[in-house]
Parts: sequence; structure tokens; C-alpha cells
Amino acid sequence: MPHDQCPNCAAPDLAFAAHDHAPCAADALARAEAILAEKGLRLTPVRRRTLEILLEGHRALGAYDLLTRLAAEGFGAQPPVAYRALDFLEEHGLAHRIRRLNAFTACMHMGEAHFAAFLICRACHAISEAPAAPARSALDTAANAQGFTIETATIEALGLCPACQEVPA
Amino acid sequence: MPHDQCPNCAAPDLAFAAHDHAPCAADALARAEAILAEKGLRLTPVRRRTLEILLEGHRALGAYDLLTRLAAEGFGAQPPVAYRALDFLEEHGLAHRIRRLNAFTACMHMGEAHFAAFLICRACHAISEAPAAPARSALDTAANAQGFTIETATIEALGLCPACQEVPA
DNA sequence: CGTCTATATGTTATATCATAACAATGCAAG
DNA sequence: CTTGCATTGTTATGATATAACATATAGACG
Repeated sequence: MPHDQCPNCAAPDLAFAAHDHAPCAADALARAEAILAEKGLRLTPVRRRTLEILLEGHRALGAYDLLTRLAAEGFGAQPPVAYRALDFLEEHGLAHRIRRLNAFTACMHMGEAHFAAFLICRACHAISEAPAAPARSALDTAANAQGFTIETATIEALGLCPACQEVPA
Repeated sequence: MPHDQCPNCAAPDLAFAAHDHAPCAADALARAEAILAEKGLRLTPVRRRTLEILLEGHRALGAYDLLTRLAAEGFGAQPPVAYRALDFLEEHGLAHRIRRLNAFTACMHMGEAHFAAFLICRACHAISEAPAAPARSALDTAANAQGFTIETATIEALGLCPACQEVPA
């Protein structure tokens, strides 16, 4: 299964595991550049910086938090600046919207065809992408039973990551 | 499987099928009354009216749309009036929040333990609840592989209902 | 029957998230 | 070099949601 390997870190999905994050982020950025180059699309300064900021951690960032960062660095200070960069990244598979949080997170499987499910830790707010193909096909089955055709699905789970389970409230 | 039967309509889940909706809504309301009575909770006028409005159709309604309706009928005209009623209904399993739409819909399986997935038709905006237990257990498996414990999951699919598939754009 | 208490309703005010519409800039093909 | 289109920026507004506090009412209980 392609999802056993994290393409960025050459290890299993490890948002929840301690890991050397610098190469994790750097590789994702390089991968993004390659993907966009191939499609003839431009990773402009705002877009690149947006992606870098999202890649700072395995968490989700709200559009206005991002905007604050961008504005502080000399980019435009109005909401569309942030939303446009985020929409662009999402549209090309470099970032995902986390609907539960009204926020965005960098994609950890750029360039792979994947149905992602998101695991959101309610304690430390870390987010991991989990392989959702099995869940998705179960969902397709349920939808077919009603004659419904799924075009896109949102699968998000809230709970506790391994580290936070060990530290009870 | 409990989900083969729609408890309200005594038929398979039929949000997408033509059906006599009056008893569908009336039964759901009666069921809600029973559930709340058993828990010693009150279906006050705003709450009851909110549920009735949600039950008018198999679709989702935004909090402000609901608020407009409530205000026109003499209830309070401020957002908390709508949000409180909706939160109450959701908390007790009588309604669901559809995150994709920032809106709410009446629960079609009140009182049953169920993991619901929502099928949202992007053309006619009808919403159906589908049995999500298989998808949920696939998701649990994926989460376990990362040591993550799921507490609540959101599963929503966007696509075309049977009727709208037959009428191409 | 009163009165106390918890629940519920209502209000004002504000926070948070998102997009429409238009102006200005800049890159890139011809 | 200029025309066209993508990109960035702005102003303005719309849409969703909650905090904090005031008032009212149902039910429990003496």
C-alpha cells in the first residue's frame, strides 16, 4: 500500500511521532515545486511562503492566522491574499482544508492519488493524514445502496493522538 | 441491519425517493418527544418549532435561515436563539450539523445508536443519512495503525442523488 | 400557595470566517 | 513592445458563531 510510506519522511505517517521535521518540510516543498512545474503553474512568493508556513508543523492554521504572518512579512494584509493562496494550494493538491476547524494544513501525500482522512488531536492539535481508501469504499457501498454517486468526501476524526492519550486530563 | 429500515417511514432510507413526507416528519417529531421525555428534558416551543422546521424537508438549513423563520413567528430574533435550539437538538441526537454546509439537518435515525454519514446532493441539496458503521470501522483501523483514538468522526459526501443524475447539466 | 432554584429565553455586542468586485501590477507569447 | 492573462492588492461586505449578561418561567419543595 502506498500509504505505508510517508513520501516526505520515508517512514510511516508520522505526524504523531517525534521526527526530524526539517527534511520533512523541505522535501514537501521540493515536491510541491516539482508538481507545479510539471503542470506549468507558478509557485509565486505568497504561495510558496504560505506553503512553508503550513509546513512548519503537522497542524492546521486558520486563514486569518496565516494572513497575520504574511502581512508581517510584507505581503498583502487583506483576507483574499490568504484565501487565494490557500485555495490555490488546495486546488492543486498541496494543502487540505480541515472543515472541522475551519483551517488548512499542508498535504502530506503530495502527488499521490489519495483519499485522505484526517486525524485531529483535540489536545495538542496535531493533525495526521490517514489512508482513507477502505473507509471511502465502504462509504461508496453505502451510497450506492441509495443510488447516490459520490464526487468528493470529507472524512475527519477528532480524538487523541498517542502522546496525548498518555497524559490524562 | 437496523439501517435497512427508516424508523420514521418504515421503508429504506428514502430522503432521495419520492415519499409521503407528512408522516415521515410527524413520526420523527413524536419520536423526539418520547426520547426527551424519557431523559426528563423539555421540548420547549422554540426547540419544537426548530425541529419542525428542520423536518420540513430532507435538507440542511443554516442557522440564520432558521432564525429568520423563528423571528417571523414571534421568537427571539438574535443568533443565540437559533444556535441554542440547534445545539440542544444536536446534543440529544435529534439533529446533525453538516459541516460542509455550515448548516443543520434533522436526524433520520433518532434514538438509534448510529454512526451517520451524510450524502449531500450538490444539485437539489437533498441530504440523506447513510449507515456509516463499515466506513467508521475502516477509519478506526487506519487510526489504530497510528495509535490514534477516535472520539467522534465526521463523514460527509458530496455528489449527485439518483434523481439529479438523470438530469445532466 | 408562595418562594427558591435551575433552566431557558432574550438581548447587546463582538468575534471569526469568507467572498464579491474592482484596481494595479507584472510576466510571457506573439 | 504591446497585448492578454494571471496574479496580487485593495475596499467593502456578507455569513457564521459565541461571549456575557438580563429577564422570565417551570418545577421542586416547604
